[in-house]
Amino acid sequence: MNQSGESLRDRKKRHTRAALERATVRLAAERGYDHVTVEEIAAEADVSVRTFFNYFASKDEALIGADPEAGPRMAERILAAGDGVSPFDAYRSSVLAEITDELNHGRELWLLRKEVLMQRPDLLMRAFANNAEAEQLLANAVAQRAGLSESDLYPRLVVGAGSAAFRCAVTRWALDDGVALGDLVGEALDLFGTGLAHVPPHDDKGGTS
Amino acid sequence: MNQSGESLRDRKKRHTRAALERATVRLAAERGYDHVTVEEIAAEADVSVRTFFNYFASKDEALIGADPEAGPRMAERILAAGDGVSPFDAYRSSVLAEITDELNHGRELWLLRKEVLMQRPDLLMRAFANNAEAEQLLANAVAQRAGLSESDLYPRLVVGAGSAAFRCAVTRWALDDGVALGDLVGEALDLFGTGLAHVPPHDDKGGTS
DNA sequence: TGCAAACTTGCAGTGACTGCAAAACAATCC
DNA sequence: GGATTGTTTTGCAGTCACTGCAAGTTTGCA
Repeated sequence: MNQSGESLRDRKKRHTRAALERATVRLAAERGYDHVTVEEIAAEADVSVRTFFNYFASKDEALIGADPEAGPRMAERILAAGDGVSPFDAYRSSVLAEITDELNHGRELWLLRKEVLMQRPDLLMRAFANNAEAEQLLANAVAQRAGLSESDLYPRLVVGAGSAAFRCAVTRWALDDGVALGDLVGEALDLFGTGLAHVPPHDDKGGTS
Repeated sequence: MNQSGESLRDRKKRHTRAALERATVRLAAERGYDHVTVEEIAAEADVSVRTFFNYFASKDEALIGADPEAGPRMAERILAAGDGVSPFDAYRSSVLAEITDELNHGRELWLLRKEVLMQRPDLLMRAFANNAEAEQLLANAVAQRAGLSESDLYPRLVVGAGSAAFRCAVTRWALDDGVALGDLVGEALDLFGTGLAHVPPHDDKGGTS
């Protein structure tokens, strides 16, 4: 065992996971998502095909690099928000926090992902499809804060809005540079917050990257 | 050719398509989605496996029975709405029209689908993932009505909200009987229209089927 | 009746993904 | 250091969704 809490084993695991994620994104960006086989990805990461599937349930998942702890972490944050904060704002903050965190670590990886998603926007949607349980978790957290039953429509809609906001923001972000992804997601969530009934005033500010 | 606009060929095509759809839903409801192979579905519909894939691009698609004309039809409706109608309302109406139409035809099929989706909520999401082009079409229609550029965030969000509304409504609908799916979708879209910032007043009316 | 276009089918192939059991490896105990 | 135990990696064999291609079959039309 180690002085820090991380054993050799854990370090190796984090390393292979990251290597697989990077390999997937790099190769997909280079020659197109479906011209890359899992076999090639595994080879690039110096690992067997079978091991690939020990880390990721699917090629899609590896491309997005789905973090299994993201759901619980966000739910945590939602429940931990101050008493004065509305359920929607609590959710909003947890989404934005997660995203800026994510971008702070894998920025250059996201630039490559952008290339891939420009060609195949459906991949983003597909990636979200494997998140049913995580969404359920978040919806329950929102429900709890809102004092609603878990069967209620509202909490589901809030997290549905969140994932739609994220997806739309990414596709918009992939379109041209000069806007920060975080800002776009924030803007999208604000629109969901205040309602889509009215067309928003057209603002096309030059954003920060 | 025929007296009506529909040729023998067209009738046969509609028939096989419907048969495949029905077979998929029936078998999936009966023994679970992934305990049914395409081979079995094709056999049930008295058609070769290869023909199955001439009609549907994937097993998922067959389960939902994705209608390739639904997208264009909805876009049409959006653009055809009266001048006083806001873009959001135009979209909202086109969604509701499409849904009630759909339910009026395949009601009992939807009851079976409900069984399947209760076990595997992710399938609904996955079905929507293959709709990128249709969503683009709708987004463009909304953009046009709103006088916005196609690259704008707002139109995407509107259709994103629509699909989220539908998905949430279906999962909620699958939970208990007594509420009409159309009503749930309408309610969800209203919430998106007026904004999610505030928790809605708790109404749990007993609905009509 | 005969031709052309559309639809169906079989076949062979690719590639994602799974379960299983053995080998390699890391942590722990003495 | 060496034996023991739990975890991770790997190979292998198999299933199944899905694709392109090149016949065969059916329908529409003159």
